Amino acid sequence: MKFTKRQIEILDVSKDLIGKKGIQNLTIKNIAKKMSFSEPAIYRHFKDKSEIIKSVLLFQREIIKNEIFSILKSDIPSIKKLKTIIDFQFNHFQKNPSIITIIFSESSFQYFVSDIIQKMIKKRNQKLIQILKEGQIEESIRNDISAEQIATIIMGSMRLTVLNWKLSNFDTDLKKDGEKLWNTIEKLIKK
Amino acid sequence: MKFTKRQIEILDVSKDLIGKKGIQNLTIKNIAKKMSFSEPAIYRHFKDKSEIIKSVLLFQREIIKNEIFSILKSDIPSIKKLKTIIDFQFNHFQKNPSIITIIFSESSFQYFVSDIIQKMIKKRNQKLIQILKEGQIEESIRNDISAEQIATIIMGSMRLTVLNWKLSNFDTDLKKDGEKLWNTIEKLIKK
DNA sequence: TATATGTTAGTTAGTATTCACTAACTTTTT
DNA sequence: AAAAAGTTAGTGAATACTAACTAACATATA
Repeated sequence: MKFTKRQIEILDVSKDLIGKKGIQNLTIKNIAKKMSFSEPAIYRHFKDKSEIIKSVLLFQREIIKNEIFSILKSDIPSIKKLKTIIDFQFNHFQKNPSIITIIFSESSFQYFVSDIIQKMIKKRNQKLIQILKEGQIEESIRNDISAEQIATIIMGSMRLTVLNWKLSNFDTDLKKDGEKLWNTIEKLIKK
Repeated sequence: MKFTKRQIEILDVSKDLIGKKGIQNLTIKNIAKKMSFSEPAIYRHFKDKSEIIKSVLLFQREIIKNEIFSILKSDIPSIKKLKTIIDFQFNHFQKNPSIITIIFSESSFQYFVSDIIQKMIKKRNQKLIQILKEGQIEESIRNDISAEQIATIIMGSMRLTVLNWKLSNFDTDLKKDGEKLWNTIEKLIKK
C-alpha cells in the first residue's frame, strides 16, 4: 500500500471531489481539471477509476487504523481509551469532512466499495467491543447489557451525530456535539 | 400527492430497481424494460427522472407518516408508544428493504433528494423527542438526560442496526435484532 | 345512430451529452 | 538514450430525453 507523490495528489483531489458533491462528482474529467492535467494523464498513475476509489478508502483507513492502534495499546483505563478514541474520531472528521461522504455512501457505489466499507465498520466494531469487554471486567462499565449492544448504541449515535453535522453542511459544532454525546454515553454505560 | 395506477406501478418498479442494485440501477431504460414498455412511454407518466425519484420518496413518506400519526394520537403510555413505533419501523423496513437504500443515500443523490430526506429525518426526530418528553413528565423515562440526547441514541442505534442488516444483504434477522435493541434501549432509558 | 374530433398511452427512431478509456505522439526527467 | 509523464484526438457505450407518429378509445355533434 505504497503510493507515489502524484498518486497521493490524485487521491487528495478525489477525496475533495467526493466530499464536495458526492460520488457522482468523482469523474476522471473532474480529477484532471482540478489537477490541471489532461484526462489520460490520470491513467499514467492508476489503472482505472475503481482503483482510485479503492485507494481513497484504503489510504484513509491506514491513517485511522494507525492512530486507533496506538490508543488501544496504551496503558490507560478502558473508559478513558473509549473517550480518547471517540474524541479522535470526531476530530478526524472535523478535519476531513470529505471522507464522511464516502463513509456514508455504503449503498450508492459499486459493490466492491460497500465491501471495503463493511469490513472497516466490522473491524472498528470489534475493537470497540474489545474495549467495552475490558471495561466490564474492570467493572467500570455496566455488564447487565452485552458489550455488543453497547457498541451498537455508541457507534450508532456517533454516526448519527456526524450525519447531522454533514446534513447541516458542516455548520454545527461537531466537537461540541461530540462532547455532549460522550457525556450521555458515559452516564448510560458507567457502572 | 395523488398518483395514477400506472404511476404507482412505475414507482414500485423504481423502488425495486434501487433496492436491488442501488440508485445507479435506476435508469429509464431499466424501468421501461421491467414494465415491458418503451422508454418514452415512461415520460407519459412522469415529467422527468427526478420527478420519479421524488415521488418514490414521497410515496413512502406518506405511508410511514400515516402509521406513525395514528400511533402518536393513541392513548397509551409513552414508553409503549415508543416501542410500537420502533416495532413498526423495523417491520416496515423488513417488508420494504428497497427503501433503505434510498434512505441511506443522503450523500450520493442530487441535492434535492438529500433535502427531502433531511426533512424526513428532522420531522421524525421531533416526534421522537415529543414522546420522550411526555415520558419524562410521566416519569417513566429517566430525566437526567435530555430528550434530545436520548433521541440521538435511539435513532442512531436504530439506523445502525438497519444498516448492518442491509450490509449483510438482508440476511440477518432484522426483527430479532430490533427486539434485542429495544430491550437495551428500555434498560437504558427507563426510570 | 353515424360520424367527427380529441385524448390517452403507447410506438420507432433518433439526438446531445457524458462517461471511462485508448492509441499515438511529444516533452521532461533521469 | 531510455523511461516516465505528459499531450491531442478520438472511440464506443450509456444516459436522459425528444420528435413524430399511431391505435384504441371517449365524447360531442349532425
